[in-house]
Amino acid sequence: MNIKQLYELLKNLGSKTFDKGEIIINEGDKTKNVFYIRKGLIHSYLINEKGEEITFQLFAEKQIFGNAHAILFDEPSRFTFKTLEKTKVYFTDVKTFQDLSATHSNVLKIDTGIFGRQILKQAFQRIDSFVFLSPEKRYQQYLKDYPNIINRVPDKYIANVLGITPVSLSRIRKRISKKK
Amino acid sequence: MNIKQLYELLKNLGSKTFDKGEIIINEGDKTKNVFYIRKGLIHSYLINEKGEEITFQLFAEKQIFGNAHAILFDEPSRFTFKTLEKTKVYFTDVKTFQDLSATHSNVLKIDTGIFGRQILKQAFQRIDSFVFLSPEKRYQQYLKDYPNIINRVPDKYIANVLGITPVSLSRIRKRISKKK
DNA sequence: TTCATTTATTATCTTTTGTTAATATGTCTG
DNA sequence: CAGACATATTAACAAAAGATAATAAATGAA
Repeated sequence: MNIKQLYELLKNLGSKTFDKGEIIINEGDKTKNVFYIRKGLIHSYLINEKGEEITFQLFAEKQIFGNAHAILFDEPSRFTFKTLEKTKVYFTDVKTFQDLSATHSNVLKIDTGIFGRQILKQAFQRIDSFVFLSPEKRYQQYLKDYPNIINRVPDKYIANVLGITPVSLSRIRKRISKKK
Repeated sequence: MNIKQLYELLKNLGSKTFDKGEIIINEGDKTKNVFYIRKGLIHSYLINEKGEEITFQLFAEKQIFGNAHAILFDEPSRFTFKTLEKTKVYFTDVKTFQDLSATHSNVLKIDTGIFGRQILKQAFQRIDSFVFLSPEKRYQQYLKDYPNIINRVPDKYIANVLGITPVSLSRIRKRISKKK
């Protein structure tokens, strides 16, 4: 991508700061923005049929997130995305990318590249961790992969992400600390 | 996509039939073909540090597969892809798609579209099943989603896909059959 | 078909997890 | 700071899963 294309891209980039607790994407939304987190923390979750809030994913600095169901499948979001801290993001909508791509073919690659690839890479990694690792190992891997997240969110969110109960995570933490 | 573009696409499409037990992609390969299964069954797996074969995924008719690590991240494949039955595939390499996309911009969308999207959709579904479902429910969902696979592969492959042991899957199957 | 090999089931035992509830700790807000 | 609320830990029990081994069933090749 050359300077001119970079300029086109930046010209169309918005920036916004959300207070703690603000909702950026609601369950059911079909908005197609792509967000880059400059500073802050995002909580994506849903409320299940029992009325419980289940965390699906957490995003922090330097991560990209967006309404993947809308962007990739043109479906409404299954999850709500809410800030857990005051959060500054850069964002643009997919349409802008697509318009730009008419004149600058590389730009589309940014779209599918940065967004699609990061999402896919994380998805693969996560499936890996479910197939190949025990819950305990999975937790330790999460600590390694996301050291900037663990101390900023309730453990029960992490438990959901790992597919276990908060009680079980508490026991895992105890077990690990005993081993050392 | 219009007729002319479709023609360009088909002209570059190969077709090949593999015998049962043939390897299509080897662990470590960086080939970037995209395959569509006309008829047959594919087993993607790796050998772990203990020397055990662990199944990562199974693909059957109408599914697309490929060396996702190479295509998306330019990394060597973590998995081996081997036929479990005589298998007929249509395929093309990503380069062909990219060359075509220079003249027909829609074609690139097919590439990232069909491949990226199907892979992503399956990945999301699978993570969902780990986060929201118990192993038993996860098995039942797999039965529903892939009824054309279950009776054609050893149960132990399914167990790996679900992230549980073959012994545990056997017990789950017994539990389910008792309930009915 | 028969024999060897692979796969599935069952059994036994240990470990881990889920569930529920009680207690303790932490956090937030007025 | 106090009180209310959210979160984490612990306990107790039941249910499920992992590990290992023995047995049964199925598969495949000569």
